[in-house]
Amino acid sequence: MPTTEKGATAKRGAGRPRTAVLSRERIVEAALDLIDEVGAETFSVNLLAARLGVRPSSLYNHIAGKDDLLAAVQEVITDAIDSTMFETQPWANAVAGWARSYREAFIGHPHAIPLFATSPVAGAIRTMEMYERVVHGFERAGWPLQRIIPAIVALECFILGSAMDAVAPPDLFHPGDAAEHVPTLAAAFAAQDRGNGARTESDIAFQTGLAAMIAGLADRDPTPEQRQAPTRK
Amino acid sequence: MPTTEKGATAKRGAGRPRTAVLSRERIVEAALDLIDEVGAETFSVNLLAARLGVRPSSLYNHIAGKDDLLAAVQEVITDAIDSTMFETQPWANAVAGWARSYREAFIGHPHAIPLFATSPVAGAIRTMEMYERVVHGFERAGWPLQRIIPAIVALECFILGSAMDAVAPPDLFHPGDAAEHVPTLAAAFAAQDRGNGARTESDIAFQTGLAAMIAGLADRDPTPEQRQAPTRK
DNA sequence: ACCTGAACACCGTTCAAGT
DNA sequence: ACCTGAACACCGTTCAAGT
Repeated sequence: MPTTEKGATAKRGAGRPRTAVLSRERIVEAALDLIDEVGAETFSVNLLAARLGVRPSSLYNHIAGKDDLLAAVQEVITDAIDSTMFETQPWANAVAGWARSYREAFIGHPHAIPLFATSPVAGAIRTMEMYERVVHGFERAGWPLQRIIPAIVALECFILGSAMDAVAPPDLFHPGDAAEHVPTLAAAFAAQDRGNGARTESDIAFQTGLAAMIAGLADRDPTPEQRQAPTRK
Repeated sequence: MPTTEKGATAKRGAGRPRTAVLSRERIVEAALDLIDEVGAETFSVNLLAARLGVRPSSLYNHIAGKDDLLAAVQEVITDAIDSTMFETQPWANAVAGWARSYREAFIGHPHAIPLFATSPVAGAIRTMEMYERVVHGFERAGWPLQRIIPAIVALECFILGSAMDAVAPPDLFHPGDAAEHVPTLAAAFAAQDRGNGARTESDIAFQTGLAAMIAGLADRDPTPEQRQAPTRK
C-alpha cells in the first residue's frame, strides 16, 4: 500500500511524467521487499519494474544495472547491524550482542544472505565504520593487534553460516526413511535439545557455537579483562 | 580433453545416434566442471549443452530439470568429505580433521558453495552415512545425546561460512581510501597475522575459529576424554 | 530529465518430428 | 530410446522516440 500515492493506478503514456514516479531510493526499497517476498533467485529486474508499475527500461534512469542495485540493497541490510555495544560493554558481552545483531540483520532478510555473502563491500563507508568500532573494542579489551582481524573474520564466518542455517528448511538432515540405516543419527536427532521456549533449533545451535567460540577465543588469548571477569556462567 | 572420444567433432543430424552421446553421469560431471569454470550465476543449461556439443533439449532425456541436475552435482561434492577419522582418532582431532576436509571439499568447488548452502539434501543416502559416523564419534567421546546435533550444526555453520570466506575476493574489508576515517581498522588490517607459509588470511581465520570452537565446546561440556587429554597445545 | 516501446541476445523448458 | 529443431515465456540491457 505504500507504493500508491496519487493516481498511480492510471496508465501512463510515453514521455516524461510531470512528477517523477521513480527514485533510486524507492527502487532500492522495493527491490529489498521483492527479494524478501520471492527470494533471490526468483527476483528479477522485470519483476521489480512490474511491481513498481513501470517499464523495465525506466529503472535504468536511476540505477546502473542489476549489480549496482543489489549493492545498494546490501548497504540497507548492513546498516541494521548494531555495533555500539563495543563502546559500552565488556568484550565478551559486546561480541555476543554484536554477533546476535549481525545474524538478525540477515535473518530479517533471509533470501538476501546467499546473495551478499560473497560479494565485496566496495566503498560502503558505513560498513567500514562498523568495523572500526569492533576492532577498537577488541583493542581496548587488550587484544594484540595482529590477532584481531582473524578473530573477527572467524566470528563473521560463523555468523553468516548461522544466518544461512536459520533460513534453510528445518530438519534439513532428518533421517526420514533412512533411519534404520543410520540409528545413531536418528537417536541424536530425536533426543536433541530443543530448548524450552520459542527458540528454533538454529537459534540453539547459534547460541551453542557463539558461546563456545567466545570462550575459546578468550581462553586462547587471555586478556586482563577476560581473566578477571569470565562472563560465561 | 576427456570429452572427445571418437569423432565427436562432426555435426550430428537429427534422430537417435547409433551410440548415445550423453549419459546422466557425463552431464553431471560436465556441469560441475562448468560451474567451477564460470561460476554458479553464469552457469546455464544452454551453456552446458553447448559445452557438451549438444542441443539444450537433449539433456532432458537424462535429467528432470536444472534442480535435479544441481542436486546430483551436490552429492558429488559432499562425497569428497572424509569422516573416517571419527572411527580412529580422539574427539578433538577427529572434529578438526573432519572440519578441514569438509571445508576443503567446498573450497575445491568454490562457485558451488552459495548454490548448495541452503538447499536440502533430500534422499542423499551417502550424506546421511557421513552424519552417522560423526554423531557416533561424539557419542563415543562421552557427549550427552541431546547436545550432539546443536554442536554439529554450529560447526557446520562455521565451516560453510569459512568456505564462503575462502572464496570471497581477498581483502574484502580493506579500508582503502577510507583509511583516515577508520584508523584503528586500518592499523589492525596492516598488523594482522598473515602466518609464515602459504596460508591465506582465510586459512588463518579458519584455524583460529576452529581451535576456539573446539576448545569452547570441550570446555563447556567436558568429557572424560577431553579432561584427560586436552589436545590444544 | 524521465518515461515508453521496440529490439537484442540470452534463459529454462516443452514437444513434435526424425531415426 | 535419444537426438534435433522450432517454439514458448521468460531474462537483463540498450536506445531511439516521445514529452
